[in-house]
Amino acid sequence: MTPTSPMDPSSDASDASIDARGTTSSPTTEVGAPTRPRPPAGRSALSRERIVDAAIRLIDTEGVAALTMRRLGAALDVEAMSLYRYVNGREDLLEAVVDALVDSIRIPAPGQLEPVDGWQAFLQWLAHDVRRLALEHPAAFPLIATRHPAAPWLRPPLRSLRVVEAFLEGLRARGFRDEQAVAAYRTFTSFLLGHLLLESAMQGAELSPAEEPLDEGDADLPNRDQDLDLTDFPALTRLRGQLTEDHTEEEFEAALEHLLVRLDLELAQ
Amino acid sequence: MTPTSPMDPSSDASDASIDARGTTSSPTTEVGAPTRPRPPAGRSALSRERIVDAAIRLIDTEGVAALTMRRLGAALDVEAMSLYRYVNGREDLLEAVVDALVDSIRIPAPGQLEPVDGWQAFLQWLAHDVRRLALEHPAAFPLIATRHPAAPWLRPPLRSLRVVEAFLEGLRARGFRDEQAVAAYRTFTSFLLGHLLLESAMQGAELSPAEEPLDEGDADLPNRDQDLDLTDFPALTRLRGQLTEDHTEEEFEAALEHLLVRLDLELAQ
DNA sequence: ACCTGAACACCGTTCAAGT
DNA sequence: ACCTGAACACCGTTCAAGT
Repeated sequence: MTPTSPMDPSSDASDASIDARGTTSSPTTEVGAPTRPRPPAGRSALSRERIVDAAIRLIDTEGVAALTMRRLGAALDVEAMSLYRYVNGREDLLEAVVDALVDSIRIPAPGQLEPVDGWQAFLQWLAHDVRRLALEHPAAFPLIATRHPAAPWLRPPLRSLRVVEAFLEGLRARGFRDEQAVAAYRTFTSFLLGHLLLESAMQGAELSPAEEPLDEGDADLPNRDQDLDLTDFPALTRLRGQLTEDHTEEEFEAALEHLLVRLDLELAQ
Repeated sequence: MTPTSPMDPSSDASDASIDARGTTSSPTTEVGAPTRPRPPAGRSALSRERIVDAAIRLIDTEGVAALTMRRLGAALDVEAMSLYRYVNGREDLLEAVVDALVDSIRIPAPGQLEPVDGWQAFLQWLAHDVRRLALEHPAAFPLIATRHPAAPWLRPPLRSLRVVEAFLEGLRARGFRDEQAVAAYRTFTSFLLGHLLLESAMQGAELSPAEEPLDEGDADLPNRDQDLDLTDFPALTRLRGQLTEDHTEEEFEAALEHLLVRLDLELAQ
């Protein structure tokens, strides 16, 4: 069971920008849009896609707290109020950011992956692609993880109709029955969520809070060096070195391997 | 391997209020505090503990977004600025909330649990107590899950020195070697995080966003009924019923059982 | 010692007005 | 059709001032 690397040989989109459209682009929209007036001056025209892209960039570089309508407008050389033409307020913008990120998950089409190893390779590929997403956007991943999805059965981090559909069909095409595919969806999402949220929390630690200059000895406020005072905690003092080591990647691989074994057992019965 | 129910027979604290002290109450603080002046009028005096309690209550009932310094002050019959005597700003308050909640996790002392079943019973007990915490405070659990901890090795949701120390010592007392206990800490936290975050996200779905009245047919904005338009998604349409069923509890039990089996295997080698 | 009024900078959002 | 100025309500936070 070799882990398949998530490298799409026929990837057409540029890797930096994100495939960001409206949440559900109904096919009836944009029926006849023949003459688009050109942007007037040097900078290009606004669009929902450009806004979402800039929002993702802002989150990646400065954290979710820095994503304010006014600062996002400034990043796009525009006043904040202009954004409301394309976005239904900040909540809707965050939703669009999550959708765009989740939509960047690529799922191997049937035939695109070597048929050897079957569903194991399929899940390995998908798991590593979601992990790539989490590590590329550690500051945004908590949004994917915690914003409540549109339907209760759209479980993070696989919270798009397209992805879940492809997941279920992918497993069916590789021998799962319907109920087995649904059960696998549940265990797979829980596994991804736990591991990737921990990993992205470790990665993007320095973003969320502003720098806090400590004031001089105000004694009735608790001191902030929680990670230093390990008296009364002998096990922690003894194991601090081991605990600090980063084994997230091996953890991920080992847990994924165990998940596949577990699914294999449940397939047989 | 029977799941032990987390019911502490000798629970002294009232179940509603939370054991909320400062982040790390250094023993040198509060050395001699002999004469505390009584609160002047009908309502009781402010304190960090009362503030944190009220904050948790506000989050539980109205969501994290509703926790503002001004509203919290109003809930305590006080102006917002008074809170800054006890709390180092909103970030510090949120940190205190997380600490108080995590500190409500009770860990069976050696001897308190029946020695039969050993470490499996210990982990079962602990897992169910953390699950209780997540289900009692679904709106606050994302904070526990995503706020980056004080030390990188304090992994959510077990992010307090006391809890991690007790975890490691509890396993050692039941036959784990140091490195095995550390490995178990890693897999156990990932497991808890994934399952409980999903479960609490399902539970507290209606809190985060304000009610959004939909405006009439503005055609160039995406429509919001994402959970309804399932054309082009045959698997989802077919399996929608199964997907909607809530099996979170069985999932949790099954995954926990598998985790114990997995740890058992790694113990032997 | 503890709380507050006033003030500041920043925020989301609306709407009439500009081009 | 698209962007903006002005305005409103709300926010976190500071600090001198009250009791």
